[in-house]
Amino acid sequence: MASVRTIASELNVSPATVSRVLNNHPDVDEATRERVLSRINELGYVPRIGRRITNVIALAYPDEPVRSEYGAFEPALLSGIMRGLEEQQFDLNLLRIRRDKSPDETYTQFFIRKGIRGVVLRCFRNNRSTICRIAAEGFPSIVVAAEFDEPQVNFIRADSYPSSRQAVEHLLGLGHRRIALAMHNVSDSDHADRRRAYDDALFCAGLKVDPALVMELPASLSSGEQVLDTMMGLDDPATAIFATNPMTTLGIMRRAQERGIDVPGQVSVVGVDDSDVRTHVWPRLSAVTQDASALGLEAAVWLTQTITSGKSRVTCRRTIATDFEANGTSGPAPEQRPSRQRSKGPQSGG
Amino acid sequence: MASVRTIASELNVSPATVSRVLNNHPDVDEATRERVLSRINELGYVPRIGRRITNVIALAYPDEPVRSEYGAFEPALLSGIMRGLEEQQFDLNLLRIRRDKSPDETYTQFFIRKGIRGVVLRCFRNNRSTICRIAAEGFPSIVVAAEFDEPQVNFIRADSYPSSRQAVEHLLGLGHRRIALAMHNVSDSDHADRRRAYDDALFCAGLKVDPALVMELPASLSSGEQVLDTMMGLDDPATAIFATNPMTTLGIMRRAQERGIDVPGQVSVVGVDDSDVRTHVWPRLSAVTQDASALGLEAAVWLTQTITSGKSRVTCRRTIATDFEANGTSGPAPEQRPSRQRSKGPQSGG
DNA sequence: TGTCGGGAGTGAAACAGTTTCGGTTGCTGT
DNA sequence: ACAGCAACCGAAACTGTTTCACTCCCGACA
Repeated sequence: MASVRTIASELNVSPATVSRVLNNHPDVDEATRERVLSRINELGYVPRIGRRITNVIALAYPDEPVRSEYGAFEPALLSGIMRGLEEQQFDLNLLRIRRDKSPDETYTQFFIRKGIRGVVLRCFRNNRSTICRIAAEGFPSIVVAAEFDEPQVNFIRADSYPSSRQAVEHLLGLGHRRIALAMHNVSDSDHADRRRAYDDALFCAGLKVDPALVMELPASLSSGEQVLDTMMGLDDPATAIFATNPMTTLGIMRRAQERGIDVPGQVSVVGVDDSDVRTHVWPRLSAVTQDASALGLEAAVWLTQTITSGKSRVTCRRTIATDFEANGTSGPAPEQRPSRQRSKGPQSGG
Repeated sequence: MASVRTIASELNVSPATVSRVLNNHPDVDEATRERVLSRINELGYVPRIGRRITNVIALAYPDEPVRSEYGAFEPALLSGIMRGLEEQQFDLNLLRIRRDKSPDETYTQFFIRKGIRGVVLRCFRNNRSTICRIAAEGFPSIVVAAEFDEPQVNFIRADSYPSSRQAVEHLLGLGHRRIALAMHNVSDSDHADRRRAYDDALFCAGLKVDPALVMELPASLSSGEQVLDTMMGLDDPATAIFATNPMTTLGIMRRAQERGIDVPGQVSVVGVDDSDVRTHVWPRLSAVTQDASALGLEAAVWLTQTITSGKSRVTCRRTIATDFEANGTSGPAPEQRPSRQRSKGPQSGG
């Protein structure tokens, strides 16, 4: 309904000026720019090509998209989004906000300039404030795999608390009392959930959290190796490790096999899996499984339906469940301290 | 330069008719449609928004995009394409041809309708003819990770022949004489290269190819398991396996570890890796490594430069090198037939 | 046989956004 | 005081798409 010409005549400027504001051209007065932008946000302006409305949404990353450091999460997410776009006929664009957005333009400006009607946002270390600003501007958006207190922010996430707790209780049930926690060193809600699940499960079992058993590290293979070495090198070693991200889990497994440490004979390992990686290795990983593809699908469906229905004021705070899958890397706690280690690899010889 | 109006006046029709042809509206005469389409292809029409030229390219899949069945190839490719788009300021769109393209429209029509100026194509089982038709239409396109004889088709691929041959010769050098080949059952040039490398290396070593040692299967974990079981179950078992795709390789390793077959003590395994998966497991996989990210980068750079420079007639047939990396899964051939298999664990006991 | 109706095909016009060109305004240096 | 320049902005020109109305042709029916 709202076009550059209607907005222009409302504000007593020319369509050219409105277009200039939308495309962030430099020579427009700051006051005029402000007036146009606020009116655009109020009216929910959507760009058109000729008379046709563009049907494109974007998956937006702060910097580099599709990083592999989170395992198979990104491709699974992407695949889910594409499936979610089946119903409404939308296209998907990949966007790097920090690279493409000029610093002096609004997020709404940026997205409209790109011909985007809505955006799926990934939440990383330092872009929570970015996400809040996008939501505050009122541009149709949904965050995937993160939780926000701010009421404007739409998000969909997987609640890994129950499964994480189930995972720790699974280990407790197998007789483990020295259960280590290998955390990703980011403070997002996913990892907070897993931390809380760990704490609660231990508390309910009458155990206290041993700070020596909790490590916070980046999500990487080498972190996993470090975790295993540290935990097995303690005077009172861990008999089980719960790792809250896939790459760390793989690192732990790799290092254990490298050192000839039997999993789950000497130490049980429970990880988190975003797709099917847990089944790619042997032993198959016991893991909290998060369906990243389902997250993408639901996000895409919600976003496109919100856009087409026009009622953009209902906030989305969906949570889907995760599962815990007990496989080959978790077993009964060893009867005594593992003083005898196998022939290969460095000995701690306690 | 060419707009709907110039084309329209050339052909003595109205701009509306040209637009209708471009958007595949039904009610336009077949002869008129033909005339407009051929003129559009001749002039290299590019769609615009207002007066501005759109700068969007697409990564096009025949069906489902971003499948995970080829391991980490797709995400690595995607990441490379995004990096290749840094220089020229292009955006990336993800397209499913078979789903979105109406059967009675040209590929050029389809891409123009989507506002696309060029397309990176993935080549799978049954879409070689599609790719040829796109190239024949003259739409700017480049195929990634495949080889074509047709002179119109631009492609960029990794030539895995030298590294594959190096891999097989590596196994021969370790004393292996019963080397199995686990092929992906698609007839693309990549896998043809690997097959040829296998044949040639054996021939130069004075060995004949034993058909019992060659299997053709889909790329999957279960295929890998099947390969290992078959090859170890032969009267004269294989002492080494060369698997031409990542998932099969992982399946072989998983099954070997499951059965307690020592790798590389009893059987050596050499695989193919599109990213870093070979380092995610233990032992680290000896593998032919293909930099999918570099493929994407080069493809994106070539495509955008071709589009912007306008000289779309130079065909691209680039080949980048692959590497062979000897890691922990390849070792000396066992002295005698492995008649005694251990129950569990990776010990071969010297 | 004449006429009416409807569908196929098309163009003019209206509408969507962007850019170019030129003009106004105001400030600054001489 | 005036020339010059930069900031700002609107009319016009140009892009693509859709709507509406018109023509033409063919078949059905009185």
